[in-house]
Amino acid sequence: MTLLLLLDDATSADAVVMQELTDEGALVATETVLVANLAQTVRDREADQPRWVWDDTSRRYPALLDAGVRVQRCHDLRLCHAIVRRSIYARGSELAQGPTTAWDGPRPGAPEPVEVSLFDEERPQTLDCADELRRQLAAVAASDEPGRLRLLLAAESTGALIAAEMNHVGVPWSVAAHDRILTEMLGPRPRNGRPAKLEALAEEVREALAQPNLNLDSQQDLLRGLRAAGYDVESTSRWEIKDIDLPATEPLLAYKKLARLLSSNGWAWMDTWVHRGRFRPDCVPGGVVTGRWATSGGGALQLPASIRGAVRADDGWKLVVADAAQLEPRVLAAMSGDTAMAAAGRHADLYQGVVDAGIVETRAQAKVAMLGAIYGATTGPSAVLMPRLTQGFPRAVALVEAAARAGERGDVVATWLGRTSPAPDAAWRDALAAASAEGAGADDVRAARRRGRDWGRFTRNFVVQGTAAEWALCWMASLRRRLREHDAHLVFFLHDEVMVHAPADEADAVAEAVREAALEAGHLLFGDTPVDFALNVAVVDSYDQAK
DNA sequence: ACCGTCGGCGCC
DNA sequence: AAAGGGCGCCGACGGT
Repeated sequence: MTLLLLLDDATSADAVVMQELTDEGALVATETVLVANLAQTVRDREADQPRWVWDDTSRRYPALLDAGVRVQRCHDLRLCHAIVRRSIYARGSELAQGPTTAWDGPRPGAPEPVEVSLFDEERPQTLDCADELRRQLAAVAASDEPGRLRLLLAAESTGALIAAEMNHVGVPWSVAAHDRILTEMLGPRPRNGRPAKLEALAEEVREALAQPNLNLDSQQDLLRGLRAAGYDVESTSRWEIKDIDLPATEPLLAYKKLARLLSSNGWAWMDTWVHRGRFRPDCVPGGVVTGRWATSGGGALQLPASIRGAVRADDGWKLVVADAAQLEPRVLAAMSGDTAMAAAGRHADLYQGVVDAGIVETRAQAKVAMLGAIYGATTGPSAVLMPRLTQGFPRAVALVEAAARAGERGDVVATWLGRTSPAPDAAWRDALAAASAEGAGADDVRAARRRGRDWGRFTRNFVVQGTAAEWALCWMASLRRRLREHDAHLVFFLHDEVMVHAPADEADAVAEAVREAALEAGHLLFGDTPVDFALNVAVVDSYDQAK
């Protein structure tokens, strides 16, 4: 496959350099392209199905999209650097062992955390893309698992393309529907002050507590007020208040719910984030240590169920919404090779499969036990069920337990494809050292144990959450390729869920493509695993109609 | 006026 | 004795 590297022209801001490279990154040909002609050049070259190599997809690709050009494949040097440098599979490589470079820095365009030095020679060196690519390719080729790393780098890079494309097209959003929802729940949009229903609830709470001046938006004020009225609470949080049976409870919970809606996704949010019928969050691939995406701005990963009715397909279009059912348990079953758990996962509802296998009595128990195993619950109903889970699914439980033990020791762990957890920081190591030193105090020992357990829960979850993120990336990449045959766009992605905006007469075909892509993702990652990756797929007019 | 931290809560 | 992973965002708060 041809690699085409795009980089800045050191001599001109109006031009870029395009280098043709071999699979190993050796230079074949160089040409200079005027920025004004770049989109057309990329469009022409795309016919050969090259892999475009560049420093940063979020920097290079948006302009191409604006010009109406899409590319099939890329290699995002910044994202791939982060993976390769840390991966246990490429530990011995030059790239992993070398000093920190500008490639380890934050995303360009992100807020600059460090002050720029006054001395030019101390500034980060200009990024040498060709050299970096060769180091990455060499590190992967010499690694313990070149196949897995290659798949991971390709998936991560395609994720970067998809994120840029999603940022480009936006989520179809009906301001009218959003306003109807807000008006229904809160009362009409006020010119100033609080919406009527919110104010009425606040008044109700103040009356029930017999405190006419209470400011509900101040935690301190509210905590004092609750205590003065006889509520024995430690905080003002929902989980603590909800079980108390007093007149103020119900209106207070209702107030909290609505106040949250207003501040997070109210009219101000709508004015800020929705323009010309599209919500444009800034998707950040690789933004989470586990490999999940993050978003910056708009809170796109937390769209509350109550306003999902505002996500509406255009006239004549549909939303194809699909989510993977119990993705993390299925991923755990596949990566641990636990055949009993995989058998439970052949049920469309894995939790019901666990019940049918006789491990627990109810679906609710199955769910809490499974999530407890993945998150590291050590108390409560979840912990009580752990012995039964261990007996029923020994290999799956052993995998997460091993990851937890590794974290407790301060070791790193890796996902199925080799994304590797960060090492604990200096404070963590210091605490561990202090506890094992001669004459360590009981407090030191306790503190170190707690840190150890905390980090163990992180690494336990890392291997499963991170591998689930890899499955999801492969799913999306496969789906994106299949969507080339349609006039349809991926518009939203949420960990284990995708949304495609599709012409109505293509929606069923798109739904089928979504299912085929899930099958392909399972095989790409795990070969002929017995685990089924079940989906819920819905073709709807608005997001609230899914599920 | 601005900035960082924290409680609280939305999503998976 | 207590012991649930990963995020982003908002307003309040306390400091300067």
